[in-house]
Amino acid sequence: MAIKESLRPGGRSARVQTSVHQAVKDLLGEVERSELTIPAVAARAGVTPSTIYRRWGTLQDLLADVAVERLRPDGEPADTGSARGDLDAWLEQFVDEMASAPGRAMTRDVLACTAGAAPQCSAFTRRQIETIAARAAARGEPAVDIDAVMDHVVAPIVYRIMFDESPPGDAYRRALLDRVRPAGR
Amino acid sequence: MAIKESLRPGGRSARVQTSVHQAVKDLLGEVERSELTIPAVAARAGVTPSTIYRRWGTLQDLLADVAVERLRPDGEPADTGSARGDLDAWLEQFVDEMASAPGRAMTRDVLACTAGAAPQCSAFTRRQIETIAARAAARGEPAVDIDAVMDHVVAPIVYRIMFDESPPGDAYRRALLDRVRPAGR
DNA sequence: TCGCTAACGCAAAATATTTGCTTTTGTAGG
DNA sequence: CCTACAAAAGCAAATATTTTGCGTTAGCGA
Repeated sequence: MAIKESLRPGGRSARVQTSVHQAVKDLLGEVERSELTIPAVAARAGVTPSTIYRRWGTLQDLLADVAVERLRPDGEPADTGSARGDLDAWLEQFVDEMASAPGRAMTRDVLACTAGAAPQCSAFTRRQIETIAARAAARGEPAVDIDAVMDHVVAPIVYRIMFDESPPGDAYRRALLDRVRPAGR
Repeated sequence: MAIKESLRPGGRSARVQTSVHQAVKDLLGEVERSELTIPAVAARAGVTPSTIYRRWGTLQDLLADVAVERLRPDGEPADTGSARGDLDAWLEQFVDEMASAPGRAMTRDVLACTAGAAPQCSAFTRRQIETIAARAAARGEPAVDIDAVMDHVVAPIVYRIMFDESPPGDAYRRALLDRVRPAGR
């Protein structure tokens, strides 16, 4: 079932959405994944299970909905004065978040959902890089190839995080960046 | 629950495993995903649901188990006479399989499983490339950088398939390959 | 062939999901 | 501000699923 986007924006609906999301976030940190059931979320949120079933359909879709919210960047990437510095700083934080156990779990939730959650997350990432690219252009630096960063920096890192056990280290991260944008530029 | 690896190798256990796997494959092509339940699989396979619950734990783990089997390559990559040709031919088939609706679904199933199914699939891919690399070495061609192929060819393709809607086209695929191994070499 | 025990079957109990109907409450229009 | 409408929530009964205890089957080694 697709996640409903256009529901009543204010009042009770909004309160239910908030309390259900909060309940999921709370329980994710308190109980095992196998105990994270819709009835449990409903009880914690103070709503009836049928409300969640009707609005989100399945636990997977609810988890994906929450994960997308949490993966949404809270602000712009830090401005370090150069494109390389911006990319380096942003990437370090990105890797830390994505490689952490909660980050991996959220990414799994997002991928498991068939209703367009993954493209949304990919778009978040791209937008951050676009911001960095725009800043570089404003400074008169050589253009940042956004697709190259997505394909040859972001993709290998995400692939390794999701398909291998070992998290990418600092050296690996810098090497990828060097490949699309030589150090110091 | 982890997928059990060491169970009695022959006889009834093996028959149950086979019929359950076959039932899953059949149903994947016949019914909607939401109707693909453990009781349905059990009925089709001619076993009781509790057998499946005890052996695989959850539907997700069962689906991942089946998906790993289906994603396992049936043979070695074709020998075209050159590393570039081998990579090109192998990659075309890889993209076709992974970008198809069943391929995407299987990959999702594999990623959703927490019990090491994803590294296994990644290893399948790497091994195919290793075979191509070994052949290239035997021919006296310049070395094939296996990590580079994984990071800069496989990863971007898989990332695009899983995180974007649009499947990677032929031109894109060749461009990635050109980047790690110039055309014709 | 015999004994041991892993794996299966069965059925009851516990949980989770769906569904029809009622009630509450945002929202738009007067 | 009030009223009518409909979306969303609550409630509870019906259904479906998952879990569990226990008896049975059948691989496997001696």
